[in-house]
Amino acid sequence: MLHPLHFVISERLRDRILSGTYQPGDQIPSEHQVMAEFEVSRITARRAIANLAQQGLVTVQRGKGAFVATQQKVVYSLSSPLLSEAEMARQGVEVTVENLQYESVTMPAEVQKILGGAIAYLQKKILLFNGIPSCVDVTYVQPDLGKVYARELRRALTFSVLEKHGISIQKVDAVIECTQADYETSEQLEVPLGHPLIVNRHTAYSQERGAIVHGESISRGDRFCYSVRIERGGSRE
Amino acid sequence: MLHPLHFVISERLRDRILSGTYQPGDQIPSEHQVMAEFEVSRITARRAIANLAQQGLVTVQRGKGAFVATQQKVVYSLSSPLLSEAEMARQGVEVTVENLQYESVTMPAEVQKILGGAIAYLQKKILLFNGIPSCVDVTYVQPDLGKVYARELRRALTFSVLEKHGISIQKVDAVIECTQADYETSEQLEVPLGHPLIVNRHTAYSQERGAIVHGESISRGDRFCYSVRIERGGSRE
DNA sequence: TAGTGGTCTAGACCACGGT
DNA sequence: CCGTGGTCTAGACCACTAG
Repeated sequence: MLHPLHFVISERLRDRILSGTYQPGDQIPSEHQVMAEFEVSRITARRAIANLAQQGLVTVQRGKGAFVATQQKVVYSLSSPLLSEAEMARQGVEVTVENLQYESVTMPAEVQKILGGAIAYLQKKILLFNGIPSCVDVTYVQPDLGKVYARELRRALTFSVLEKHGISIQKVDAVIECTQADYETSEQLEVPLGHPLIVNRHTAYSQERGAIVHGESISRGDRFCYSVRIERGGSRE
Repeated sequence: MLHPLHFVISERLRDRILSGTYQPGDQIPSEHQVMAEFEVSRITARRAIANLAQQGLVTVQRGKGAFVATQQKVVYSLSSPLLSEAEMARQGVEVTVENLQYESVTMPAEVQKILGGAIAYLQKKILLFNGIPSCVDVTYVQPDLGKVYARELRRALTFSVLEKHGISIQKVDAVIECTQADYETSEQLEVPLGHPLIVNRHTAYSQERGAIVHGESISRGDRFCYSVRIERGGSRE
């Protein structure tokens, strides 16, 4: 047997999706129908459909069925305008912030090296885009800033608040990576365990103060992406 | 039942991994052992272990067992030095290129809009890092460049070749996103179906010629990440 | 040969969604 | 109510890895 049965079946279904036999939003055959059409047991039929879900081609809904995915990714621009309400509004996305945690803590050792000192404000929030939980943001903020702007930071995007008060971000170091949802994140973003996530681990610096913010933003990988424009001055580093 | 059995078990095993009971590289209990310890059927034990694999916590090897993952990600710098052999060497990574396809083709409509014209050289290659297939690169190159440097482009990184010949990249637009492996990619990168991938869809511009290269680099999401440094001139766009 | 994971079957019960 | 997907069982055969 060259390929397992469940795989052969999922490829057949995949072809129908890509060729448009099943349009985005359409329901694909139920487990029962797959069992009948390909003459396999339910476990094999389930497995075939699970393969499609794992490739992000369909989303399954208990009690209803499996439906062809239909998605347009929202773009985070990493260049000039850092993630802001205005930038998201331009893409037709309304941002609301749900605060999970906001308190003064002693930072883990890695973060102490970056921000300096031992104490910082730790904020955890969930960003809802058009009401949909889309991003988990965990950020450490320098203690003086975290204290002064506490009320606003709880309710809005970190960089928007800082820039509004004249604290301009001069440089940002960012690492973009992808991971898979663990239990906590899968609950927060309402995705299955292991769902692909796109993570932006960032440190922001201001001219006068040095590193002022360090944190990570975790978003659904199937709905978001980052764009960057790199201009080269002709010089080589 | 608050949580399914397979989930409860995978969380128990997960705790042991995170707490260090099972060290990176260690073998975790076999399906048979999980069946005995938690008194469940094999399918449930398998499912529990599959949950861990899906979170990237373990890798399973047929005939051997499941082992705690141990990974350090390689960093692609998106800033000044574009992906180059020299930059990778600095991280202790030796790059070799396996050419899959190199030929003159008519571009799909979206790509025609970017590069202009109708014809380009299409190159597909697999990049091996220290001998491990790590990145699938699909790139369209302006026809005159693709023709002149054909031999070299087959065997080295695109940007290295161009810069070596004095064609300097002046600007790059990039979008970083994550996807899940389909069958073709899973074969090429030797990962399971649905494995998380990190994709860099990029367009490079030279001063004189405008857009000269457009393509995407698809890498294993568990082994690679992108870093960017954003400097702001103080101006607002 | 013994142990491991990979695939598959038949059959059961539960929970959710719409009629 | 029926159809959907979610979980679970017991048992079978195959393929790979090791000693």
